[in-house]
Amino acid sequence: MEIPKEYLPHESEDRWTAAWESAALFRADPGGAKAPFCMVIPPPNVTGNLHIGHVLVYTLHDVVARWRRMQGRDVLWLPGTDHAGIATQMVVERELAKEGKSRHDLGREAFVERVWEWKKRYGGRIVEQLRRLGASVDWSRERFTLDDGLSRAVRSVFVRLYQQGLIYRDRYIVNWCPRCHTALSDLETVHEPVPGKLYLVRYPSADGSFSIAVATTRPETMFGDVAVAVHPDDERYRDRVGKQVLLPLADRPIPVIADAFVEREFGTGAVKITPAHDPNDFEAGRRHGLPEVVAIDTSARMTAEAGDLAGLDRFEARARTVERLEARGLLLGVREHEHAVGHCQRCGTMIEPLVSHQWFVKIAPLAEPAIAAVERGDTRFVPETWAKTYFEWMRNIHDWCISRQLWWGHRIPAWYCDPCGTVVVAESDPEGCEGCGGPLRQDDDVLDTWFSSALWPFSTLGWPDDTEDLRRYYPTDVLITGFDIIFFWVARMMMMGLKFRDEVPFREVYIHGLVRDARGQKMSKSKGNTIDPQELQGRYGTDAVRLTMAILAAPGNDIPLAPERMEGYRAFCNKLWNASRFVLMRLGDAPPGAWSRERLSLVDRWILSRLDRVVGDVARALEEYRFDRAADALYHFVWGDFCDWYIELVKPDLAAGDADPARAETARAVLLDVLSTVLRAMHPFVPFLTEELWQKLPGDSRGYLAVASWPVSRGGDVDPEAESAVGMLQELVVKIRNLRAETRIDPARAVEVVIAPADEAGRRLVGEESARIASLVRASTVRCAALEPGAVAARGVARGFEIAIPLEGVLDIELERARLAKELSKIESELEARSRKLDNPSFLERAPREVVDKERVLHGELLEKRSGVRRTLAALSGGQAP
RNA sequence: GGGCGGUUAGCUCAGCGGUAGAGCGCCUGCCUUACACGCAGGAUGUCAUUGGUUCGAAUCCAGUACCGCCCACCA
Repeated sequence: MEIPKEYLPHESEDRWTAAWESAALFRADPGGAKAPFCMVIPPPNVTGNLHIGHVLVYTLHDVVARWRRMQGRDVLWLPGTDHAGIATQMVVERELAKEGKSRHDLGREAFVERVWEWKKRYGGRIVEQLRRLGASVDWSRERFTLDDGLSRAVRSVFVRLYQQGLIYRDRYIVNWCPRCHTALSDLETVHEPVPGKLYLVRYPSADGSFSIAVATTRPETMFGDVAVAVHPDDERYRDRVGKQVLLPLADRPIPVIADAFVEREFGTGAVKITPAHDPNDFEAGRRHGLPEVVAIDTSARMTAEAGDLAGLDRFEARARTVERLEARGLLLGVREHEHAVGHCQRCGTMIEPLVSHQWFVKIAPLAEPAIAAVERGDTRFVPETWAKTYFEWMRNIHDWCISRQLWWGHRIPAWYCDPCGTVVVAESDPEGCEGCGGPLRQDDDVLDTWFSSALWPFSTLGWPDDTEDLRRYYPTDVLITGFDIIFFWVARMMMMGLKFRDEVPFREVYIHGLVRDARGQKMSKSKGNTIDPQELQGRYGTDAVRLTMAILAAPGNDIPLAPERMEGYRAFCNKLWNASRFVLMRLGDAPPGAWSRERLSLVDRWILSRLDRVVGDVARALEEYRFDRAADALYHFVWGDFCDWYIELVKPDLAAGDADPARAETARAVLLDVLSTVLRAMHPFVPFLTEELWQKLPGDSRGYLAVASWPVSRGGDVDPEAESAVGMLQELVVKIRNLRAETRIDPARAVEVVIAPADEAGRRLVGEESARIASLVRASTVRCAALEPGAVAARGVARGFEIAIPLEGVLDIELERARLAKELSKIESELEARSRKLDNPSFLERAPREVVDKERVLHGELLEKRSGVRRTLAALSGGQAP
């Protein structure tokens, strides 16, 4: 079989993606006998491109999915996309803008039609990218949040919550984006510090007897002022309460009121009350029965209340207002003042708090059971610390504004009869008004995108119908997502799942970190440090990208993505490829049968033992979502144990095939066994590479690796004796190599190595493994013998062995002496620390037995090593002295 | 203002009660017929700081100093 020296990912990726799909390997099988395992994908935005964060989260999902599938579970990983209301509407509006049109030019119906067209054209892009990542999702169950089924779920939930009084419509102050022209939830507004100014403005009393200085950051809103508030206990203003002041510029009389929400220490201790443009003031206004005077409109322009400033943009109006106040001597001072201001999450425009009619979810009654479920452990956060974040938010939750003044989304199922005022909220479109029979008008608004996302774990499985999928796969097993959407999504799914299914939507929530750039900076388009996954996949191969993601995903930590790191994992993929190539070349056309235990050599027993442990470690790590540990364990097993040691150790066996065919045959069988186990264990991380190699293994009707069984620890393979013996052998080999390097022996020169073992076990080890040792250290012979004190030789001491490489005439004795003296002092300082410990009676008395024992063993070994080095030094001197 | 997290080798990070680790980088040698995306050898750390608990602390506790992040209606 001809196998290229390099792994070339691309062709193999396309081939296996297609093969797996056409074999329908990832289709869930609800009718089968296997235990179910279900995850729903965090649905990407249809308009989106797969970014590096997606690659991380979907890689982790796929590792879990492939691993569970290979473990014999009936895995459903359900894919789908989100209509992403504002984001998608914005994309299409931008496209329209290029044609010089707005959505209003098209009208609602035509616009929505246009978005659907857009979705048809580009919505597949992200799906294709997901496919290219190797995501083993069940495409037959793909969902979209605006599908008929999901829309039905949305309506059903809305109606039920409405009927229970948990959804209500109210006139309330909300976060308004003057650019998107829609209300936003609190979560969709991001607070950012803005350098601003604090203006002190004098409000004179109506009768001219006094005046009150008021502090404000937004003087332009004063046209909406309806009062000035002070703290009820504030001595300075006590006798002003109840009197009238004249609103400057407008010359409108407004009352001075007392309210405890005023902070006496801030500014002047007096606040202007603008209920229509400030959430605090809105509440205060309601408490005091004050009117709402609208000074700013939905486009953030001044209304007629602002007199001749009407029509001006709010910032322009601010400048003018300040000018005028100053001109009239009413501006008492201006101070620099940085404060946090809400911005639209989507477009970055400064939020304008406005009063309008909106729909809300009364959230506290839903939050309560969702808090309790996590407290009970029905849903577990991994890492656990994220539960705190969840609780913190859930316990301070505010009602959720769910209506959006957009066109793309689930239209609110509420109808109004204008003549008689009846409101109909229903799952199916009503014919006419039940009261007067008149025509009904449907609410213009659509629902917050996250409303439908909140239902995702059950709406995708068929709810509100009682489907087989729903019964079988809900609750899902695990949700994997980023901390940035714990509130947006995780918390809301918890609430809705419990409300409508009486059961948490997922048993575990694994929260991953944020992918950052090599220097730990957050990736953002504006910083220009984003990395395109497609490009990475092209450069390093999808498997290398996936492996990097998994191995860097240490829980609770962000992921700094350095390209050099990825180069390393690409190299690993190539390493595995070449190790396989080696094995396959040695196997030839006649594949070995199964090995038998009695024929195993020491090193065979060792590698099988190591493998068994690693397989167990990996499974345990995956159970705990320690993707980093799992991948790291495999990485080091493959590169270290298997490639650096085992393959090198059995080369003599394979080469001596004619002399000892049975030995060679066993070695081949073990090589194949280890390789096939490694391929199976690594498949969840590097699916393409391993499938490609799996298919090259000898033997017929092997089937797909993607559905092969994940290795289970055989237990019986663990062999402490072999591990300890090979451990010594490794130390011996490393010491000999080190001697060669330190004494500058020509690397090509085959030397003679003489070893004096400390005991019989060591003697046997060297005797039996001399051929292997020789091959690893480039020796012509390796033999056990007492070391002659006088001989000129490079000398060293390993645990349990003294070593000499005879070198007549080539060795620099002084250099050797210095080297050994240095080694001796190192040993002595270590010995000192260790002796101190063993001399300490409290340690002997209080430390656990096994710790003390271990300490004694190590101490003994050190003593032995020291005397070995001393002997060696003496021998060297003996050699020098004539 | 509240909450959460970080500070370990030049860089990015693991480790979280019993001899300081990885990858990359660095230094020395090697094209040893699986692999130069490689092989072998090597150097490198008062584990932020101060105190405490412990036979023993990078690891647990408390304080301090810097860095992040999230939430929040001091205008």
